[in-house]
Amino acid sequence: MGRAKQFDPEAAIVQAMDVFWRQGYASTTPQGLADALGIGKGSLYNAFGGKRQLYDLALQHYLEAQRAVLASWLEAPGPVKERLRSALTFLVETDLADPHQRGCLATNSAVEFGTADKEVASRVGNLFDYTEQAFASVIIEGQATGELRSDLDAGAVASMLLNTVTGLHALARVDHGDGRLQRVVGATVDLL
Amino acid sequence: MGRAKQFDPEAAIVQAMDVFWRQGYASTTPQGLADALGIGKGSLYNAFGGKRQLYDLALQHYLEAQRAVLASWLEAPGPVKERLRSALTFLVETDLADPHQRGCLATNSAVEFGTADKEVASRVGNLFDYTEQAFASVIIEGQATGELRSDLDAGAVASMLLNTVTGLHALARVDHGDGRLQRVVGATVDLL
DNA sequence: CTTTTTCTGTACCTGTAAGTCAAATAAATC
DNA sequence: GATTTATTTGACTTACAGGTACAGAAAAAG
Repeated sequence: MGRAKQFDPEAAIVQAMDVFWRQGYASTTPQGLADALGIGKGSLYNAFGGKRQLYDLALQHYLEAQRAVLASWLEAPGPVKERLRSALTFLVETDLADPHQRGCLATNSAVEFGTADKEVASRVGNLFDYTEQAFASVIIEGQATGELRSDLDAGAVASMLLNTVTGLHALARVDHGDGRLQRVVGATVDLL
Repeated sequence: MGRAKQFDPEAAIVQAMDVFWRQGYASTTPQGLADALGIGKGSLYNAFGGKRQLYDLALQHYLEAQRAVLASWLEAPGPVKERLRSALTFLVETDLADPHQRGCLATNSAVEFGTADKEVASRVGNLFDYTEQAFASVIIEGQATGELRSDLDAGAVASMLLNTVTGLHALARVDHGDGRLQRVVGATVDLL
């Protein structure tokens, strides 16, 4: 009962996510958010509570989307090494296609907040753990089929690949358009 | 002529660097800087011009120090692979020994500003280029002595190692103290 | 010792970040 | 259609960010 919302909260969260993603948390203002969402500041506070709560929702949305991308990638068919190559290539091309070079909201959040914010660090840490696990299971699969060397610790290689992904997202923020990110992917996969 | 400064500007820049390093640029206030430096806000503006100028000086100081570390590491003796391992291990141990988990100011700046600030992106980009070059020369050395595989593009491996270093600094910001960063170093060097 | 110049501390200023609140508005239920 | 409940708008508030201005202090030059 009562008046219905004049905007779609889910769509608003996606808009807010984009603003935080481009500018970071500290540089984003409630007024800027309200403008981007096309609503008044009062409506924003009524609907979401405040800047920080909206950030939590936006970050959560991003993390869930990333988790879904990872999960779908896990189910992809084909040789393990080529799956890894295409996944990393897709990541790089996505990052480079972004006119704002936003990188990755999870990585950006990790760097901006560090461990100062326990909540953010925990949420982002969960995605990192999940990503590492996803890599590990694929590497184990590759070792079982003989596609990958078996003398390496799959967990350690998984950590390395998580680190590779995080590094790519960070470097994508300041990339010049030289082929650096592509070289990273090429060398990483070639070494496996 | 005139009154001499009551504080050491060089030491003040180092103090300011630490504050920016811990908190990032946007979350740092002039008052907080003045307090950390132990001087009045008026002295800060008189000596450095403003928050942004002081940031430039602090970042420049950091970049020069990093460049010096890299240069000294280039001259180290011993087998290439062990030099790489010890360099990355040193990096990880340094990052993990930091009670504030500041990571790397260059990486933090790249992620915080992205390409929005041309000046910062350019300065940080120079260090990234220099680091990549340093890795490349060491890899070429290793390939020449037969310590490393010669079938790989040295430039691509150098890009990969730069990416590894950047990723380590980013992950160090939210590290839990599980051995993830050490696993990254182990797997990376083992694969070379 | 005086003068000149620079530094220091404090007060002050303007703008805006972040959030609150009351009145107006509109939808759903009876 | 009257009532109830929720949303919207926009004015309002507090606090602080970022910076300026000025008066006083102190060091070097003469």
